[in-house]
Amino acid sequence: MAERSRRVTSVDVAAEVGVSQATVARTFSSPHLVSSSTRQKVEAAAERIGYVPNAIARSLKSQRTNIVGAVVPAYGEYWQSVLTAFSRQLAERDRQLLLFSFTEPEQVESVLTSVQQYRLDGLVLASATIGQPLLAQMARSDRPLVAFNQPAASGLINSVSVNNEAGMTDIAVHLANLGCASILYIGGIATTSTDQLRYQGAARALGQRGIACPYLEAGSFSYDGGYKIAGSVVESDVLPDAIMVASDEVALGLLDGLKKAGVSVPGEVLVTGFDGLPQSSWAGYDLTTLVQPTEVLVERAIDLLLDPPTGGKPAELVVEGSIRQGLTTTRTDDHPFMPSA
Amino acid sequence: MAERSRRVTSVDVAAEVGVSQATVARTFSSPHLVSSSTRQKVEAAAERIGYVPNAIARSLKSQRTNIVGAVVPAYGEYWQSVLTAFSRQLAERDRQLLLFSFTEPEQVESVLTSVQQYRLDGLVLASATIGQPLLAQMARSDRPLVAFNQPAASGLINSVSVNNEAGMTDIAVHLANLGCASILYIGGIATTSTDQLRYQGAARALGQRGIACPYLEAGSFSYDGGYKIAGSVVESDVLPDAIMVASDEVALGLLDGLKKAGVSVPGEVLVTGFDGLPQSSWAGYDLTTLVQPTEVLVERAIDLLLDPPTGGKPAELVVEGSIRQGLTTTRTDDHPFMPSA
DNA sequence: ATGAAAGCGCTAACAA
DNA sequence: TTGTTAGCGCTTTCAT
Repeated sequence: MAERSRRVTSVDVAAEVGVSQATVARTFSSPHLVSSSTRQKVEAAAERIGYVPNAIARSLKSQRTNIVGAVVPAYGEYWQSVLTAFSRQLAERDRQLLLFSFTEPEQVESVLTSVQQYRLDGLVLASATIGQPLLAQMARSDRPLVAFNQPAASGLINSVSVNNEAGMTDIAVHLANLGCASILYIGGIATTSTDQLRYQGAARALGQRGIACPYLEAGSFSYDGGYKIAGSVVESDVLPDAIMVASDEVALGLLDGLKKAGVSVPGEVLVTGFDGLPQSSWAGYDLTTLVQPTEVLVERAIDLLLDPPTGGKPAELVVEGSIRQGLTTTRTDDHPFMPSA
Repeated sequence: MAERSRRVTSVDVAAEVGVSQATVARTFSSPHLVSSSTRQKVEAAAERIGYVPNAIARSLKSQRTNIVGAVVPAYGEYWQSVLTAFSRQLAERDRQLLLFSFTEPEQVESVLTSVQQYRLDGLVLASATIGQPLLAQMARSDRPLVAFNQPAASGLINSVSVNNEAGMTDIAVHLANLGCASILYIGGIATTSTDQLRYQGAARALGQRGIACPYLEAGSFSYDGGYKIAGSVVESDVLPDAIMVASDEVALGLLDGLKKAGVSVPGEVLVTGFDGLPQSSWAGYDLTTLVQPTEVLVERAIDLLLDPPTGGKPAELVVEGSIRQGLTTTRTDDHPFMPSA
């Protein structure tokens, strides 16, 4: 039957049909340059002998791969959802996503080295933990780059991010309006710019209203981080009126941790998140959070990669998020808020 | 400053150092073939003028890309977690993951056409909705293939999957041992082989014990599917003792839907899932489920791709999962099970 | 240990 | 519309 024959190339098809190799190539890359009669013959022959154009060869010659790379942490609900969005939107634009994931921040440097070799059409850098030095180095690349939700990169390379500061401010104001007088802030990783901006947004807005906003670090942007830190929260003598958490995943962990400890939300304390993960709107949690417009952010990022603005300073796109109020901050008039003494 | 100079190739490095292009190439692909003195000079020059080997050119010549492709649905918690596992494990083996995601089953065919062009080192097919005809067609590819959790593919191409039937049997037995006398089964998409095998595992085991197991289709393997079908479940006059759900994501939706409807789990009805998603072990749900050994499955799949067994029938690896018991089926002696009349 | 030379399979002038 | 030709940047014999 199908003998394990040699690789089928456009030359084979050309021989089969009796045209030049170039004509075969044109049939697949610029069909409009080929008469419909030859095109049909070529397509038929290709089908018959099992020819499929070789994208590697095409890329070598044309200097375009139709592939966009993404350097993203291997863990975390948020990044998974971002990746999904990138992959889907790229597919709509006939591009593919090449994933470079890493688990430890130290791996980033070697990953970036590996990335460079592929001469991709563009590269998404998405990780709170890529430091400024590395970013500056990457900026020297001749490929389109975009930093995704990585505020530290702004000014160095094109970047797209949600308005972290304004988002947390919105939530802080929301809580203040509810009458919260004592608020605890739980961050993810204090050294990341994302964490810092979000905290600033909260602290500034609350400060203006004379509300203190102590910072507690979960140590990671993970469910476990939130779950474990619930212990520290409960230990303190009095619960705050509300807890603002730096990310949904941490907030979900915190919610479960509090529940385990017998603390009722929103009965005894309010909780808010940030990101707008699908899971946070699941009825079992119904978390009040700042929803990132991920589809829009991703679209902007892809725009920036696929036709980059020429010259000038790096673009810096900041997109506003919007609050989604869930049950975790629900206070009705029937159930007025009682600031703790 | 950095002028937008032409692309830097091994020829440029060769000129800089005063060696042949071949020597430069060897320095990066087979360092042991180059004397350490020249190697150092070459590396220094490369660094200086910003040379990075071109993986596209290398791939064209060597016929290896170091890239593995994956055709996976764009949605679904389960697939996201599988992708993450593939990406991470491939990175450990110095390979990258090229993602081909699709939203509609009809897109699969065109995606597969696109995939073929990249001459990847291997391809993972992961989707319950790739039909047998397409699988048979793909089987003619000269690239290593593996079907991941796609029972319909077994016999056609190398495949790796969890033991769906045995897994559901385990859960069914578990429920029967708890004393459940009436059980409802909620499937995802009835036409998929995954769904069918899981249901068979349940129905057969229960049948042997004289327990009926009606099948209800959620229509998708999604949270929403489960949430919505909770309505149909509650409508019926009497609740079953237990509900076996075909996947965790559907089960989580069902749990929230039931809670919304005022049904208590496990108080009024037991619920089980399948997959072992991280979310299902979150304290807020604590779902009893069959945990797929995803890391092992992925490892086997990668093994099959990276050095495929030669000749013979397609390999068919079936790996056993294990039950994780959560609160959703907790019945203690103090709280004996009371079959409904 | 290093160099010379021949491609890998395609695209893109340029000619005809 | 089609053919000819010259690479894209590397790997890999085969010499030296």
